[in-house]
Formats: sequence, C-alpha cells, structure tokens
Amino acid sequence: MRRHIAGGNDFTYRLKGHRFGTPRRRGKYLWLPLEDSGQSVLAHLGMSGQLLVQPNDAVDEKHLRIRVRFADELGTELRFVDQRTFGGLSLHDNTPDGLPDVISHIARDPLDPLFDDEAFHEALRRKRTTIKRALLDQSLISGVGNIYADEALWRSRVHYERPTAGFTRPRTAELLGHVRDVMNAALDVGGTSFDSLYVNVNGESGYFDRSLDAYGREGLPCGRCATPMLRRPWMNRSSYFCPKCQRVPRVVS
DNA sequence: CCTAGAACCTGCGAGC
DNA sequence: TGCTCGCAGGTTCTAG
Repeated sequence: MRRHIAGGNDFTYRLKGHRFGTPRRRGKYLWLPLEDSGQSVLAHLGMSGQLLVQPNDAVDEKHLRIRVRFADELGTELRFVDQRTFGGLSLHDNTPDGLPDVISHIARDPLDPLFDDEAFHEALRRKRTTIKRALLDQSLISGVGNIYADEALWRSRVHYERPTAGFTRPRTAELLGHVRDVMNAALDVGGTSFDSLYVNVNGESGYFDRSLDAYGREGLPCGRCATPMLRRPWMNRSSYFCPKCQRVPRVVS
C-alpha cells in the first residue's frame, strides 16, 4: 500500500464490489481496470514482489501483503506477496487513454508495435548521460532492467558507460535489435529466475538464467573471446561486461 | 532544467 | 554461534 497514499482501509473500501476488466501492462507496471469506474488497480513487483493466483484455502505466504477475494465460484484469490516491499498495489484514476495517471511518464517497451525507434535515438542524442543509465530510464524505454541491459550491451559490444550523445543511428538500431532479441528470448522461457522469488501467477520459474552471457558471470570466460568477465559496482548495483569486447570509452574532456 | 547518487526494505551468504 | 558486511531483479526523491 506504499503507493496508495490513503492506506489499506481506503483501498479495501474503494475496491469492494467492483469487477476487474482485462489486465494491461506498460513496462514493468501492470494494472487491472475497474469496470464502470474509470480507475485501475496498479501493480508493480519492485525487486521481490509476486502476484499469485492461489486457492482460497492455501496457507498464507510468509510475506503475504494483500489478498483480493472474489465473489465467483472459482475458489481462487489474488495475492500480492513481497519480501522487500519495493513493490505494491494502489488505486488510481485513468487518463483518457486508459493508463493509470501516475504512470503517464513510463515509455512504451521496445516490443510494443508503437515504440518509436527514431524518437528513442533522438532522446539518446539529446541526453548527457551514459548508455546503461539510458536503458534503465523507464521514461525513454521501458521494461529493461539491470539484467537485460547488461545482456543487450554485451551482445552489442558496447561498454555501459559509453556516452549516449555519440550514438549513431546504426548503433542505436543495432542496440535496439539486441534489446529486443534478449527480451524475446527471455520471454520464450518464462523470464529469469535466480530463486523462487521470481515466478509467474502460477508460481512457476523461468529459465533464462541458463542463457545469460553477461549478468552474474564475473570471472567466467566471455562467450565470444574467453576473456574473464568483470563486475563493477555501478549505481548501488552491478554491471557485468567483457573488458575486451566492450572497451571502456576514451574520456574526452 | 538536468544528472548523479541516496533512499526506500528484508533476507541471505560470506567472512571473521 | 553470532556478528557485520555486501549484495539482491526497481523506482523515486533530492541535492547540486
């Protein structure tokens, strides 16, 4: 309820008796529109959140935070489970295009048919930042996190601190191609699940961790040139890269 | 206006 | 055994 400012009781009161429409998603946010209300229940899983469909009589998870019961005869409920509480559910008004108003700044993801490659490239040229920061900036391109950023940069042979202002149109196009390839490959096998925290609504893990070329591979040989991969602290997290394939950009002052 | 870094949390494994 | 430290898939806020 962190993002539902009015709190849990208010959330419960406002939700009761409504019916969910078809779930939608943008980037890492997803929402359940309420029929006949112009509002939506917005969800973000943060680092450790899960949305689970469970039988009503299933034992409570240790970090069960929110339970949504239904009036139908299916005998299942929707549970939000989250260890670190960076994620949450909240209720918001929709904008005219049907998005919860608080996520209007989130860009489309690169698999969205309406994602604008040219606008993304122009944004890179305009920014005074580095490429990995840009890939993680959900107002420029959504859905890409620390894992898929490192994977796409490795495939592109681009160092994570390369300035975006110097990106040529072909280089942006190549990078976007690799971002899409990585995301499609991960989706095909259910995503990346290092542990049981990362599961779908049925509690099932994904298998893309077996296909990672960069993320988490510190000290292991690069899949292209066999040079040991490096890990560098970056933005309170980590960046993994091949020091030979992904050269540090020369500092120009 | 823009960008970099801190803050928000809990849990786990490594090292001492 | 038990303590501290570093680390974990994300986003938002604030200082400069």
